[in-house]
Amino acid sequence: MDVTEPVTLKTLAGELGLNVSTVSRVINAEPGTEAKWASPATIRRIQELAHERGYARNPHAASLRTSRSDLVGVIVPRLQDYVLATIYEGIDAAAEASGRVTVVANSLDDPARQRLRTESLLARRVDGLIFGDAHQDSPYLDELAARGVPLTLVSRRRAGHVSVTCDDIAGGRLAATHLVSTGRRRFAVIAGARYASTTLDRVGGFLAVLAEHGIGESEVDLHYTGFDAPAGQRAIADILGTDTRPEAVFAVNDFAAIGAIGALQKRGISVPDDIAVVGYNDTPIAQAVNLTTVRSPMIEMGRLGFDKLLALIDKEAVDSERLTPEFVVRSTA
Amino acid sequence: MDVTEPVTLKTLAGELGLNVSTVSRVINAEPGTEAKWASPATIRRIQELAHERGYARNPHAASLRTSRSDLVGVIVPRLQDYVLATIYEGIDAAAEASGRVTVVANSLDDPARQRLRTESLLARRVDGLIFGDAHQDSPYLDELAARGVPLTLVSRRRAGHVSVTCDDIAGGRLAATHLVSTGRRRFAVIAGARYASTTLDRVGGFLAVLAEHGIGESEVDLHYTGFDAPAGQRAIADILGTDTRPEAVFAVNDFAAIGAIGALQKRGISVPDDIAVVGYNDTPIAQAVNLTTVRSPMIEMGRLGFDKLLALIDKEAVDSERLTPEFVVRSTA
DNA sequence: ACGTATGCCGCAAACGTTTGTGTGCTGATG
DNA sequence: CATCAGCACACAAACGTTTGCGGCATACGT
Repeated sequence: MDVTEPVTLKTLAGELGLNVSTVSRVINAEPGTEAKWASPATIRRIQELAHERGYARNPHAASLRTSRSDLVGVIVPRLQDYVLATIYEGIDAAAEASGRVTVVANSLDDPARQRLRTESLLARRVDGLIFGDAHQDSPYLDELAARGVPLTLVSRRRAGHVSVTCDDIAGGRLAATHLVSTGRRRFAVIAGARYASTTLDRVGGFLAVLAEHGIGESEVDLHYTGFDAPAGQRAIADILGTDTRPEAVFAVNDFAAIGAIGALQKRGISVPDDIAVVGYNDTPIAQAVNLTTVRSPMIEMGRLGFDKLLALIDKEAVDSERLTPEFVVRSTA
Repeated sequence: MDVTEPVTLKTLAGELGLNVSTVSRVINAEPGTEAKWASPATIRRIQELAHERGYARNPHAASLRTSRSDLVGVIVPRLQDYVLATIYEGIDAAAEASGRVTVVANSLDDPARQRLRTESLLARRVDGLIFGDAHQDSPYLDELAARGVPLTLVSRRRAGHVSVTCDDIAGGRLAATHLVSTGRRRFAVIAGARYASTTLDRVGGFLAVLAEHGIGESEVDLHYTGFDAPAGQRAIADILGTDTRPEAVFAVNDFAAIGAIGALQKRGISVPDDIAVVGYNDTPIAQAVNLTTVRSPMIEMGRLGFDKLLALIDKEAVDSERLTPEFVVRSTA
């Protein structure tokens, strides 16, 4: 089975008594402009035969000729992370809409792996790259930009690059404002990794509001761990190990928050009566477990990140963007 | 910037005074067999210059010539689903190890979208496909196989196709055996979609054990919903709407289980004292919230699914495989 | 009637590989 | 000494597109 010869432009042209160039032009013309290339009758014949034979352009041949692949690479820390998976979904939706295809790879937030997978994608001749794993302390992105590789950042930002992020400073402020206004004065923060702008900005915004209420950074119990549930559990173990117990915990990630809640409940500590917990991102799990959290527009970040990359590839001028977060009060704070 | 001419075989050959064919053969020879193609001195010269100039094969040109892309397509219901994201991670790891690249797309379990995205990947000339979203009632996969497209299934199985799954019947049995042995007699099941073999097998195994203990299917409160947390919440609303309250709930998915637990707790029902809950897959969240669950080897499923696809592409004979699940007792049952 | 514009289409080169076939050479063999 | 078997490489075609450059009609303007 499947002995059918692949149908190429030559097949169609031969069958129609035309030259491949004519067929190519008609098929590739943007809708409405076919008339520039052939007579109405010919156009119909070409389109009908192409459809009947199920012609599909060979993208490798086209890419070879044009040196554009219509492929964009996406590097994320990890697709297992719901947040990044969702952002990727936004990217992919935008890509699909523009007729392009995305290729995604996990960097595990490891600079060596980030470099490895990126180079592998570049070897595949992607037209541009979207990074969801930008580190504050890594020069690799700068190096890429200097090489002339079009790239944008999502989720995390970094000076000197086009990025689409949540306004995480504002998000951190929302969390702090709520907790302060409900009377808490002693705080712990479950922060992610220091190399992520999300961590820095969310914590920064949070602390700024506390400072405005006379609570200094030294009074706040800061724990830099990770972005997943186990990290939240570990952080709680640490936090409860100190002598002063906080009245509220701000986790910069819903999963860490849920891990924290699990750890608190296991110890018989009531949420929010004993300790309030606020998460970040508003994932479905947050909704399911009634977690108070900060909603970030993940899909939108992906979409915009892709659109801006396209603009960059087309040599247009592009600015970064910070999307507005929203506070959603549920029952944990 | 980036005005550097791309370095091709011709560049290298010209610089070395050789023919492109020689350079190509040496560079593409599997390690150790270069000696077949050139003198030791020439081999060294080629390899050194290639490395120095940073030569990278143009995959489009190569694919055009060989009509193999070294690309494999992956179709999943949704990458946002941790389970599928993890399986994909296994696939991608295996692909990376074999020097291939994966392209993934979400079908949202919608047959029309599955078809659409698959055809789009085929148009990109993938060498084969891995499906994580096989439906029991859709003939599309059969049609593809008949067209001669190499494909394997992961997570879900379907008669007539090579698949790598968890032994879900055994998994369902594990859950039931535990619940029965701890004295429960009245059950509800939060099942996923009927078109998924995972649902069918897990529920089937569960019910089989109950039957062996004299509990008929008609006595069990079965709810076919979805695989996520909101589905678990909805199911609980339904389940508690009936007059007899179950002593245990088996959810065929951890996220549904967590949604269920959230819904139960909101109603002041204690888990596991009033109602026990068992999930499926053993995701990190399950561990974080102390959910009793059935562990399924997700990464391994992905790896094997890819390896088997490779074998299929190479026209080797391949058999399906069912991986053994493991019961992990925590504090919800 | 003559030049010019326009509509419709063909020619051919090029993109960078891979790979079947060929060729001159060296050294060993009968 | 003629032959022959490698060895180390070169030649050239082909994969399927895209695209600059024409060419030949027919229609149009003056």
